[in-house]
Amino acid sequence: MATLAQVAQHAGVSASTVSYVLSGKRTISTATRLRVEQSIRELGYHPNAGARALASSRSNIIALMVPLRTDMYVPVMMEIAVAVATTARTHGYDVLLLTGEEGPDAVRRVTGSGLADAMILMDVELDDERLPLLRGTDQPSVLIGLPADTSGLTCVDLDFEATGALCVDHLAMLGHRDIAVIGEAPAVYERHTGFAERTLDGLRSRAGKLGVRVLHRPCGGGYDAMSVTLARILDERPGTSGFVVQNEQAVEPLLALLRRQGLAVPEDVSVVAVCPDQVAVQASVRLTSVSIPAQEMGRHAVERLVAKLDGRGTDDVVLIAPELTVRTSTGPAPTAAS
Amino acid sequence: MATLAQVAQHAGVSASTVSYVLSGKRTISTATRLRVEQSIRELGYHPNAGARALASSRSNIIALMVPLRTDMYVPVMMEIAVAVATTARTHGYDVLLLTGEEGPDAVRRVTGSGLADAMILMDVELDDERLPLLRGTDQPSVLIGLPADTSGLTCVDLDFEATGALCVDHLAMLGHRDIAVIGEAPAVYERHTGFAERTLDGLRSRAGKLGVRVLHRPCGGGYDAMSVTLARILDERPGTSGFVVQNEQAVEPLLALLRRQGLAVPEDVSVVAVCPDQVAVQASVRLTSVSIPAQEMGRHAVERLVAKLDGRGTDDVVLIAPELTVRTSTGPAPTAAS
DNA sequence: TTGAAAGCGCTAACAG
DNA sequence: CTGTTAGCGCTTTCAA
Repeated sequence: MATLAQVAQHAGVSASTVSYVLSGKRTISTATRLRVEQSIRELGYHPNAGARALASSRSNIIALMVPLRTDMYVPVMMEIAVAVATTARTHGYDVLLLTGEEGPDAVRRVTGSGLADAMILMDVELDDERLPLLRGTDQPSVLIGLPADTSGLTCVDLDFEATGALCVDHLAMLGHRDIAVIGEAPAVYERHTGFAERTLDGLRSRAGKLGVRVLHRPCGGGYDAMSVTLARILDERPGTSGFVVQNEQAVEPLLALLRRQGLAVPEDVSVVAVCPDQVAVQASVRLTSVSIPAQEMGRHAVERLVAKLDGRGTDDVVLIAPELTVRTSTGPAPTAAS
Repeated sequence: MATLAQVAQHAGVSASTVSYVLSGKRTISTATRLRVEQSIRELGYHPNAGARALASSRSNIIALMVPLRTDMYVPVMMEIAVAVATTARTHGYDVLLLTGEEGPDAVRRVTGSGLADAMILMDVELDDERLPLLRGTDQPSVLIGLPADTSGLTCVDLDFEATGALCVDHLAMLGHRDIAVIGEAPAVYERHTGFAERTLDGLRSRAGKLGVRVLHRPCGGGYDAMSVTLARILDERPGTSGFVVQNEQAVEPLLALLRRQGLAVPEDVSVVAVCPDQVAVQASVRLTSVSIPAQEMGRHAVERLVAKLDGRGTDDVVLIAPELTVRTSTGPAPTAAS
């Protein structure tokens, strides 16, 4: 490969001039700039990443740590990852893909080696063991998700509390007084990822204000688990007319089982989902839903990070406001008469 | 951060000794090695990635180019990506995430800058515009997927022809003589990604040999598209008793619509899917399926690549043998009498 | 079994 | 507006 020195020679200028043409950190006369650019093109020059990183102590790489688990929220994760990668590129950064597997060691490795300038962590747990490391380093980072203690950290996430409230608002407005919440698998709650609890908090506190009753049941994906869960709900609260589902795997089973019970959606029962739009529109009933704005979260995270790298930017929490899209799975609560 | 020189000083040896302790490229007396390792630990030393890359012209990074499109086969893509990342780590490599967006430019950039030592391309098209670049460089690469011309390339993919044949074998063995194939969305065929066609080839040639009739219909995801497709199939070939679906988005709609038509699975019609195992077991009927071995493909790709980087390894095509798992969606064809 | 030293290709003072 | 030059931290000959 051609080197900067060769470009300099070819263009009849010094190495630093070429460097400054590349970085734009110095004003260069148009004449020389054009000449240099011409040489760059002719020689097919690409700056060497290693040399650049060494000399500038900047790798122009952002590390993205994704959960190893490929069982939950996969499309969301992927969408975030892709959004991160494309947004990063527009700011001149590449993305290094780390799996959660290595845990805190990966953080140490990346910060220690200067492999990446900054990092984005997904799937953050309430009491994540990587957080102390992040607080203890000057390497900028952004979390996608919300830990219990956000002090000294920058976080981006959907406002799940508002999400819960929004779901209740919508159902209450339609006259539903008994709502069942189908939550994530018990394992998700045990992992203390927080978002499920936050939704529930929002759901409950708004329901309290509006005089709506809420029954919450975690539920693994699949038909069998859903079948048991639904039976218990209808047994315990026969008057349930509204459902909120926050579990991609449970959506289709719920709809199928309701059908089997002779409960029509939205005539007999209404269903609101918290899921990616794609899931909502491809379900067997087009679902009224609060979407999970994966792209926006990825984009936001990168932009926060770049701001920090540029010396702007602060530690804070960005909660994205939820948006509820009404589709055909919700309607007025059936009156007692019917 | 501590530098190699500091470690050397701390341990009372020269820089090169530390370097050799790290790389193992020279025999070091146990005494000094222990001393050096001790110093490394005490100082919390991590080799600087940029310096290492510059001096050795090896970044220890593998680039992974994933499709930008997040509409199709997302879980598979993600699973491959994660498998690539974890496998790469076990070989001492990190993974750089590139989106298809930049196209050939990304290939140029990465090879030119020495950012990565090698690359893996996913979602390869039959006549992919990145291929000439790969052939023209000495940078090792592996494709996941099969282009039209594989000469000079290393490829890893599921053997989709054998997959098609396997599906026909299974259905024919159960007595089905009229099979309908629900394929990918027309857009997939138009993109010339090849795998869909290969499945179809395998399906048809085996069907020809076994005297089975095959009707193929591309189909976008969702209920509406599936509804139209299914109606046309049953209209054209009322005797259809076996279905092969190669389209995650179409699986659940197909099952629901069959149910609505009063066609019981597997009593009246059998369904074989080509999809990840997860989709097969979480569908409303546990599907007999040929699984898409995402992890295995990712792992294979990395291992091929590492072999090349180590000077072993050759250009060739690795087709992974399909495996059909019988679940509850297939059964004997109904006899004419019934 | 170990050291000394010459770069790898680039950036960023410093100097003009 | 441009050139000179001293490193950045590591690898790897060459020499002992």
